[in-house]
Amino acid sequence: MTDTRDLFSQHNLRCTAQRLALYETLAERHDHPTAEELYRIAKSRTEKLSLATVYNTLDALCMVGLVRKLPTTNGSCRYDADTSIHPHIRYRDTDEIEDVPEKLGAKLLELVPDEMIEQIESELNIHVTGMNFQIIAQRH
Amino acid sequence: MTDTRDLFSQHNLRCTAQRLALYETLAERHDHPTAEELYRIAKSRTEKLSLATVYNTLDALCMVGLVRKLPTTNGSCRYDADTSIHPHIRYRDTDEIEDVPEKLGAKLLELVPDEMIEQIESELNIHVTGMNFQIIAQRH
DNA sequence: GTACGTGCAAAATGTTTGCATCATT
DNA sequence: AATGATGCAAACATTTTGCACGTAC
Repeated sequence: MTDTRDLFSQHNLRCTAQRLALYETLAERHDHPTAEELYRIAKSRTEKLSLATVYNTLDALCMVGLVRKLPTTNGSCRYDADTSIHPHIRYRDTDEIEDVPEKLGAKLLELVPDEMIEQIESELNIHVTGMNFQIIAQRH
Repeated sequence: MTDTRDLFSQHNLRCTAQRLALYETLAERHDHPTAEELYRIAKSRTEKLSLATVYNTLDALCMVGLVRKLPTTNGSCRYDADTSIHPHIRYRDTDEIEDVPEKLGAKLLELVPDEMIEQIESELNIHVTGMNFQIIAQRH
Protein backbone atom coordinates (compact mmCIF):
# COMPACT_ATOMS: atom_id res chain seq x y z
CA MET A 1 0.00 0.00 0.00
CA THR A 2 1.87 3.01 -1.30
CA ASP A 3 -1.08 5.15 -0.27
CA THR A 4 0.49 6.32 2.94
CA ARG A 5 3.50 7.63 1.01
CA ASP A 6 1.18 9.81 -1.07
CA LEU A 7 -0.58 11.03 2.01
CA PHE A 8 2.72 11.97 3.61
CA SER A 9 4.01 13.70 0.49
CA GLN A 10 0.86 15.78 0.28
CA HIS A 11 1.66 17.08 3.75
CA ASN A 12 5.37 17.53 3.16
CA LEU A 13 6.34 14.73 5.48
CA ARG A 14 9.32 12.56 4.66
CA CYS A 15 8.52 8.91 4.15
CA THR A 16 10.76 7.15 6.61
CA ALA A 17 10.34 3.52 7.57
CA GLN A 18 9.51 4.56 11.14
CA ARG A 19 6.82 7.04 10.21
CA LEU A 20 5.18 4.73 7.74
CA ALA A 21 5.12 1.90 10.24
CA LEU A 22 3.75 4.14 12.97
CA TYR A 23 0.99 5.66 10.90
CA GLU A 24 -0.10 2.39 9.38
CA THR A 25 -0.09 0.65 12.71
CA LEU A 26 -2.22 3.36 14.22
CA ALA A 27 -4.63 3.53 11.28
CA GLU A 28 -5.43 -0.17 11.57
CA ARG A 29 -6.68 0.04 15.10
CA HIS A 30 -9.98 0.96 16.65
CA ASP A 31 -8.62 1.21 20.11
CA HIS A 32 -6.36 4.16 20.66
CA PRO A 33 -2.92 3.30 21.92
CA THR A 34 -0.67 5.44 24.06
CA ALA A 35 2.74 6.40 22.69
CA GLU A 36 4.31 3.60 24.69
CA GLU A 37 1.82 1.01 23.43
CA LEU A 38 2.24 2.15 19.86
CA TYR A 39 5.99 1.92 20.27
CA ARG A 40 5.78 -1.72 21.32
CA ILE A 41 3.29 -2.64 18.59
CA ALA A 42 5.09 -0.84 15.76
CA LYS A 43 8.49 -2.11 16.81
CA SER A 44 7.70 -5.51 15.35
CA ARG A 45 7.22 -3.92 11.93
CA THR A 46 10.31 -1.88 11.65
CA GLU A 47 13.78 -2.86 12.77
CA LYS A 48 14.90 0.38 14.27
CA LEU A 49 12.55 2.50 16.31
CA SER A 50 12.88 4.59 19.43
CA LEU A 51 10.31 6.02 21.77
CA ALA A 52 11.55 9.54 21.03
CA THR A 53 10.72 8.98 17.39
CA VAL A 54 7.25 7.84 18.32
CA TYR A 55 6.68 11.12 20.13
CA ASN A 56 8.26 13.18 17.35
CA THR A 57 6.23 11.44 14.70
CA LEU A 58 2.92 11.63 16.52
CA ASP A 59 3.54 15.29 17.04
CA ALA A 60 4.30 15.84 13.36
CA LEU A 61 1.21 13.89 12.31
CA CYS A 62 -0.98 15.89 14.69
CA MET A 63 0.42 19.13 13.33
CA VAL A 64 -0.67 18.34 9.78
CA GLY A 65 -4.00 16.93 10.94
CA LEU A 66 -3.47 13.26 10.09
CA VAL A 67 -3.70 12.19 13.71
CA ARG A 68 -5.62 13.40 16.71
CA LYS A 69 -4.39 13.39 20.27
CA LEU A 70 -7.08 12.24 22.68
CA PRO A 71 -7.21 13.58 26.20
CA THR A 72 -7.24 11.25 29.19
CA THR A 73 -7.27 11.75 32.93
CA ASN A 74 -4.23 9.70 33.79
CA GLY A 75 -1.45 11.64 32.18
CA SER A 76 -0.75 9.39 29.22
CA CYS A 77 -2.40 10.56 26.04
CA ARG A 78 -3.87 8.35 23.39
CA TYR A 79 -3.84 8.75 19.63
CA ASP A 80 -6.36 8.27 16.82
CA ALA A 81 -5.72 8.18 13.09
CA ASP A 82 -9.41 8.79 12.41
CA THR A 83 -9.68 12.56 12.63
CA SER A 84 -13.39 12.78 11.90
CA ILE A 85 -15.77 13.74 14.69
CA HIS A 86 -16.95 10.53 16.28
CA PRO A 87 -17.81 9.40 19.78
CA HIS A 88 -15.48 7.46 22.04
CA ILE A 89 -15.97 5.30 25.06
CA ARG A 90 -13.47 5.93 27.80
CA TYR A 91 -13.28 3.40 30.59
CA ARG A 92 -13.24 4.94 33.98
CA ASP A 93 -10.81 2.60 35.68
CA THR A 94 -8.10 2.23 33.05
CA ASP A 95 -8.59 5.33 30.88
CA GLU A 96 -8.60 3.10 27.82
CA ILE A 97 -10.46 4.62 24.89
CA GLU A 98 -12.21 2.82 22.08
CA ASP A 99 -14.51 3.69 19.22
CA VAL A 100 -18.21 3.21 19.53
CA PRO A 101 -19.03 0.52 16.95
CA GLU A 102 -19.40 2.23 13.58
CA LYS A 103 -23.14 1.86 13.09
CA LEU A 104 -24.05 2.96 16.58
CA GLY A 105 -21.52 5.77 16.40
CA ALA A 106 -23.20 7.22 13.31
CA LYS A 107 -26.57 6.99 15.02
CA LEU A 108 -25.28 8.87 18.07
CA LEU A 109 -24.27 11.84 15.96
CA GLU A 110 -27.97 12.40 15.23
CA LEU A 111 -28.92 12.50 18.90
CA VAL A 112 -28.80 15.01 21.73
CA PRO A 113 -26.58 14.13 24.71
CA ASP A 114 -29.27 12.60 26.95
CA GLU A 115 -30.45 10.36 24.16
CA MET A 116 -26.89 9.28 23.42
CA ILE A 117 -26.51 7.94 26.93
CA GLU A 118 -29.77 6.02 26.69
CA GLN A 119 -28.76 4.51 23.36
CA ILE A 120 -25.32 3.47 24.55
CA GLU A 121 -26.63 1.81 27.66
CA SER A 122 -29.31 -0.08 25.80
CA GLU A 123 -27.12 -1.16 22.88
CA LEU A 124 -23.88 -2.03 24.63
CA ASN A 125 -23.33 -4.00 27.77
CA ILE A 126 -21.80 -1.16 29.77
CA HIS A 127 -22.83 1.24 32.48
CA VAL A 128 -22.41 4.90 31.58
CA THR A 129 -21.20 6.96 34.52
CA GLY A 130 -20.75 10.26 32.80
CA MET A 131 -20.03 12.10 29.64
CA ASN A 132 -17.30 14.50 28.80
CA PHE A 133 -17.63 16.76 25.89
CA GLN A 134 -15.20 19.35 24.84
CA ILE A 135 -15.43 21.79 22.02
CA ILE A 136 -11.88 22.38 20.86
CA ALA A 137 -11.30 25.97 19.93
CA GLN A 138 -8.77 28.52 18.91
CA ARG A 139 -8.91 32.02 20.34
CA HIS A 140 -8.85 34.95 17.99
CA MET B 1 -21.28 28.89 54.71
CA THR B 2 -21.37 25.72 56.78
CA ASP B 3 -22.91 23.98 53.81
CA THR B 4 -19.68 22.41 52.69
CA ARG B 5 -19.28 20.76 56.09
CA ASP B 6 -22.67 19.09 55.68
CA LEU B 7 -21.78 17.98 52.19
CA PHE B 8 -18.54 16.46 53.43
CA SER B 9 -20.21 14.72 56.36
CA GLN B 10 -22.77 13.18 54.05
CA HIS B 11 -19.90 11.58 52.18
CA ASN B 12 -17.92 10.59 55.25
CA LEU B 13 -15.17 13.05 54.55
CA ARG B 14 -13.46 14.76 57.45
CA CYS B 15 -13.80 18.52 57.50
CA THR B 16 -10.25 19.77 57.59
CA ALA B 17 -9.31 23.37 56.90
CA GLN B 18 -7.41 22.26 53.80
CA ARG B 19 -10.25 20.30 52.28
CA LEU B 20 -12.82 22.99 52.94
CA ALA B 21 -10.61 25.65 51.40
CA LEU B 22 -9.88 23.49 48.36
CA TYR B 23 -13.46 22.52 47.66
CA GLU B 24 -14.82 26.03 48.16
CA THR B 25 -12.12 27.55 46.01
CA LEU B 26 -12.86 25.11 43.23
CA ALA B 27 -16.63 25.49 43.48
CA GLU B 28 -16.42 29.25 42.97
CA ARG B 29 -14.70 29.02 39.63
CA HIS B 30 -15.91 28.54 36.10
CA ASP B 31 -12.52 27.88 34.70
CA HIS B 32 -11.05 24.58 35.76
CA PRO B 33 -7.70 24.82 37.46
CA THR B 34 -4.94 22.24 37.47
CA ALA B 35 -3.79 20.87 40.83
CA GLU B 36 -0.88 23.27 40.80
CA GLU B 37 -3.09 26.27 40.05
CA LEU B 38 -5.58 25.29 42.71
CA TYR B 39 -2.73 24.91 45.16
CA ARG B 40 -1.58 28.48 44.57
CA ILE B 41 -5.09 29.93 44.70
CA ALA B 42 -6.21 28.04 47.80
CA LYS B 43 -2.99 28.68 49.65
CA SER B 44 -4.08 32.26 50.32
CA ARG B 45 -7.14 30.94 52.20
CA THR B 46 -5.55 28.45 54.48
CA GLU B 47 -2.28 28.85 56.30
CA LYS B 48 -0.93 25.38 55.86
CA LEU B 49 -1.32 23.53 52.58
CA SER B 50 0.88 21.25 50.56
CA LEU B 51 0.65 20.11 46.97
CA ALA B 52 0.41 16.48 48.11
CA THR B 53 -2.71 17.37 50.04
CA VAL B 54 -4.20 18.98 46.98
CA TYR B 55 -3.74 15.73 45.08
CA ASN B 56 -5.00 13.61 47.98
CA THR B 57 -8.04 15.80 48.44
CA LEU B 58 -8.97 16.02 44.79
CA ASP B 59 -8.71 12.28 44.62
CA ALA B 60 -10.96 11.84 47.64
CA LEU B 61 -13.50 14.31 46.26
CA CYS B 62 -13.54 12.54 42.90
CA MET B 63 -14.07 9.20 44.61
CA VAL B 64 -17.26 10.36 46.28
CA GLY B 65 -18.43 12.21 43.18
CA LEU B 66 -18.15 15.79 44.42
CA VAL B 67 -15.52 16.67 41.85
CA ARG B 68 -14.80 15.61 38.32
CA LYS B 69 -11.38 15.21 36.79
CA LEU B 70 -11.27 16.62 33.27
CA PRO B 71 -9.01 15.09 30.66
CA THR B 72 -6.50 17.19 28.76
CA THR B 73 -3.86 16.46 26.17
CA ASN B 74 -0.90 17.98 27.91
CA GLY B 75 -0.47 15.78 30.93
CA SER B 76 -1.83 18.05 33.61
CA CYS B 77 -5.43 17.35 34.50
CA ARG B 78 -8.03 19.92 35.39
CA TYR B 79 -10.79 19.75 37.95
CA ASP B 80 -14.44 20.76 38.08
CA ALA B 81 -16.73 20.98 41.11
CA ASP B 82 -19.78 20.98 38.85
CA THR B 83 -20.38 17.30 38.23
CA SER B 84 -23.43 17.70 36.02
CA ILE B 85 -23.15 16.97 32.32
CA HIS B 86 -22.29 20.21 30.60
CA PRO B 87 -20.14 21.24 27.64
CA HIS B 88 -16.65 22.64 27.91
CA ILE B 89 -14.46 24.65 25.65
CA ARG B 90 -10.88 23.48 25.55
CA TYR B 91 -8.35 25.77 23.96
CA ARG B 92 -6.08 24.02 21.56
CA ASP B 93 -2.87 25.85 22.33
CA THR B 94 -2.91 25.97 26.13
CA ASP B 95 -5.28 23.13 27.03
CA GLU B 96 -7.18 25.52 29.28
CA ILE B 97 -10.78 24.50 29.83
CA GLU B 98 -13.74 26.72 30.60
CA ASP B 99 -17.48 26.39 30.83
CA VAL B 100 -19.67 27.40 27.96
CA PRO B 101 -21.69 30.34 29.32
CA GLU B 102 -24.65 28.93 31.23
CA LYS B 103 -27.46 29.89 28.90
CA LEU B 104 -25.70 28.73 25.75
CA GLY B 105 -24.56 25.58 27.53
CA ALA B 106 -28.15 24.61 28.32
CA LYS B 107 -29.14 25.25 24.72
CA LEU B 108 -26.34 23.01 23.44
CA LEU B 109 -27.65 20.04 25.41
CA GLU B 110 -30.74 20.12 23.19
CA LEU B 111 -28.73 19.90 19.99
CA VAL B 112 -26.97 17.23 17.99
CA PRO B 113 -23.17 17.55 17.60
CA ASP B 114 -23.11 19.33 14.23
CA GLU B 115 -25.60 21.91 15.43
CA MET B 116 -23.58 22.48 18.58
CA ILE B 117 -20.57 23.51 16.57
CA GLU B 118 -22.64 25.92 14.48
CA GLN B 119 -24.16 27.47 17.59
CA ILE B 120 -20.83 27.90 19.36
CA GLU B 121 -19.20 29.54 16.39
CA SER B 122 -22.06 31.93 15.83
CA GLU B 123 -22.57 32.84 19.50
CA LEU B 124 -18.98 33.10 20.70
CA ASN B 125 -16.04 34.76 19.09
CA ILE B 126 -13.99 31.61 18.61
CA HIS B 127 -13.05 29.21 15.86
CA VAL B 128 -13.98 25.60 16.54
CA THR B 129 -11.34 23.19 15.26
CA GLY B 130 -12.79 19.98 16.56
CA MET B 131 -14.90 18.26 19.11
CA ASN B 132 -14.05 15.52 21.49
CA PHE B 133 -16.72 13.52 23.10
CA GLN B 134 -16.25 10.69 25.42
CA ILE B 135 -18.83 8.51 27.02
CA ILE B 136 -17.39 7.48 30.35
CA ALA B 137 -18.22 3.90 31.19
CA GLN B 138 -17.64 1.09 33.55
CA ARG B 139 -17.22 -2.43 32.27
CA HIS B 140 -19.33 -5.18 33.73
C1' DG C 1 -7.70 7.18 71.79
C1' DT C 2 -8.07 5.85 67.14
C1' DA C 3 -8.53 6.43 62.54
C1' DC C 4 -7.64 9.28 59.13
C1' DG C 5 -5.41 13.54 56.96
C1' DT C 6 -1.23 16.30 56.27
C1' DG C 7 3.36 17.50 54.64
C1' DC C 8 7.84 16.45 53.41
C1' DA C 9 11.09 14.29 50.48
C1' DA C 10 11.92 10.73 47.39
C1' DA C 11 10.37 7.95 43.62
C1' DA C 12 7.75 6.93 39.63
C1' DT C 13 5.72 8.10 35.28
C1' DG C 14 5.22 10.30 30.86
C1' DT C 15 7.14 13.59 27.74
C1' DT C 16 10.59 16.81 25.82
C1' DT C 17 15.14 18.28 24.56
C1' DG C 18 20.11 18.63 22.73
C1' DC C 19 23.03 16.79 19.81
C1' DA C 20 25.70 13.62 16.90
C1' DT C 21 24.61 10.49 13.27
C1' DC C 22 21.93 8.91 9.39
C1' DA C 23 18.48 8.87 5.47
C1' DT C 24 15.38 11.15 2.23
C1' DT C 25 14.83 14.34 -1.09
C1' DA D 1 24.72 18.12 -1.03
C1' DA D 2 21.36 19.82 2.08
C1' DT D 3 17.62 19.43 4.90
C1' DG D 4 15.28 17.09 8.02
C1' DA D 5 14.57 12.57 10.89
C1' DT D 6 16.43 9.29 14.22
C1' DG D 7 18.09 7.60 18.66
C1' DC D 8 20.35 8.07 22.80
C1' DA D 9 20.72 10.03 27.29
C1' DA D 10 19.72 13.58 30.13
C1' DA D 11 16.34 16.94 31.66
C1' DC D 12 11.77 18.12 32.77
C1' DA D 13 6.94 18.14 34.52
C1' DT D 14 3.32 16.04 36.84
C1' DT D 15 1.68 12.82 39.97
C1' DT D 16 2.26 9.15 43.49
C1' DT D 17 4.20 7.08 47.52
C1' DG D 18 6.11 6.10 52.38
C1' DC D 19 6.25 7.60 56.65
C1' DA D 20 6.33 10.56 60.90
C1' DC D 21 3.44 13.77 62.87
C1' DG D 22 -0.95 16.13 63.73
C1' DT D 23 -6.05 16.64 63.95
C1' DA D 24 -11.09 15.43 63.64
C1' DC D 25 -14.17 12.51 65.34
